[in-house]
Amino acid sequence: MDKYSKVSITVIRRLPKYYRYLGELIDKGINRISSQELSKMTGFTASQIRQDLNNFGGFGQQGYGYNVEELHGELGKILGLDTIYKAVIAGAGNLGQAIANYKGFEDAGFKVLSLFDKNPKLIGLKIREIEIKDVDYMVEFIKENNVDIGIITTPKAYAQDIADIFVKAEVKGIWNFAPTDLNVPDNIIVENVRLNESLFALSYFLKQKHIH
Amino acid sequence: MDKYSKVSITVIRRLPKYYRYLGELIDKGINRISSQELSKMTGFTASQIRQDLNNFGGFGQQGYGYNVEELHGELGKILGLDTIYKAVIAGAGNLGQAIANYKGFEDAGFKVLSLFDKNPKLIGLKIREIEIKDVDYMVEFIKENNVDIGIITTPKAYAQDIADIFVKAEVKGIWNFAPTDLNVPDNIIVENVRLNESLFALSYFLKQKHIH
DNA sequence: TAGATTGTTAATCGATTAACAATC
DNA sequence: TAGATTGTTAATCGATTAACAATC
Repeated sequence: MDKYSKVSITVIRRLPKYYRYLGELIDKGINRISSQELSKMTGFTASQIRQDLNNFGGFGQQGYGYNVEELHGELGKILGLDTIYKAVIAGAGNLGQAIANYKGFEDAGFKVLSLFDKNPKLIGLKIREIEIKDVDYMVEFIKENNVDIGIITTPKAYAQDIADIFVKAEVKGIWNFAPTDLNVPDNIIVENVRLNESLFALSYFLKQKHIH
Repeated sequence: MDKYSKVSITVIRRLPKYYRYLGELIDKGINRISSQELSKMTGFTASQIRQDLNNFGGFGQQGYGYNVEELHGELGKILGLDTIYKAVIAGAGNLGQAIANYKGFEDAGFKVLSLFDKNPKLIGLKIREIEIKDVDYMVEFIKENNVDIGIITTPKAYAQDIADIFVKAEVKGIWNFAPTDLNVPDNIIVENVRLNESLFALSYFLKQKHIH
């Protein structure tokens, strides 16, 4: 049974921000925080913060606030950061390599086992101990190693083909950097990173500023 | 006067998706589309699509629908894709290089003039004709070349320092890949790309699926 | 003209904010 | 105990959907 199935996606997407600020508070040695103080830090209203957190349980205490370390830990569990997921990256170009090197990745409990590409010049190279392999062996590798996540950093034109391979190999989720909508069965979770949409939004606001 | 100041940000963030699908329709040689057909493609309701587009003008025609090419062009103008913005990248590591190489960048009207880093091993190297320069010369370069956008692909620890330099050099906007909130004056537009938040969301949904 | 589909208003739904009793 | 702050309900606000007259 999915415990939090009624919690809206907009709430979920705010949790990482709480988590991040709580981590910073821990680093500063602060062990108590009120919704009002969190409001000042995050820019969300205190009321919204209390509403958000109460979706998952009463972590606070009247008259006191929240225990920083405890709340940080609880949010980590809710976000699944205590679980280790195995990942492979399809597309060993600049972006794929950047992600393989990305430190925040491990903090989220993800472990990149391998990169795959079809370019013979890349196959065999190592990125931070991780070997780039021929994409022809990807299904086999995923099945043998029980890989949970497939990451797509190929050009747009190959993204759906790669997704099909991931589906065949039975990954649980896909992290997609290609600017296209993937067709996959409902039971596979797809999280898209839309760099172009972010860029277009920036472009829009710049233009508005200019007109202004 | 900013023409569309009342248009909500949620609407703006849907425009790139319309734009993308319209581009694909052009490639297929289709020159007419109804809100209902766009609904099937994008997953937004036909009603919402009509509402969204009508924020910017009556681009459609009763009984006919929308002219694909015209609508694509109008959205491009609204998104500012007809304007060329000059950009520099601070942080010439994997991610910075990936972005310098990123094709979709030019499609959005952005032109990367230079990468900057403080690592002597990187300074002087060329990424696709673009030279990596010493970050000490960044302010000067930005002012001399009227750079519009600063892109931050440094580690988190340096992000605010870089942002301060960008502010000093008077860029109009910042595209920030570092997982931190930047402090900049209100008149500077900041667009954040939150890779870790996207990853945390994926982690959350995977965990939900597992419990389920 | 008849059919199709927009533009736009009204109804619904969901998310945010305000308020306050409960309680530490 | 008095003060502070949560958890939670109610009120408000905004966004989405439904409906339909206008019109191509």
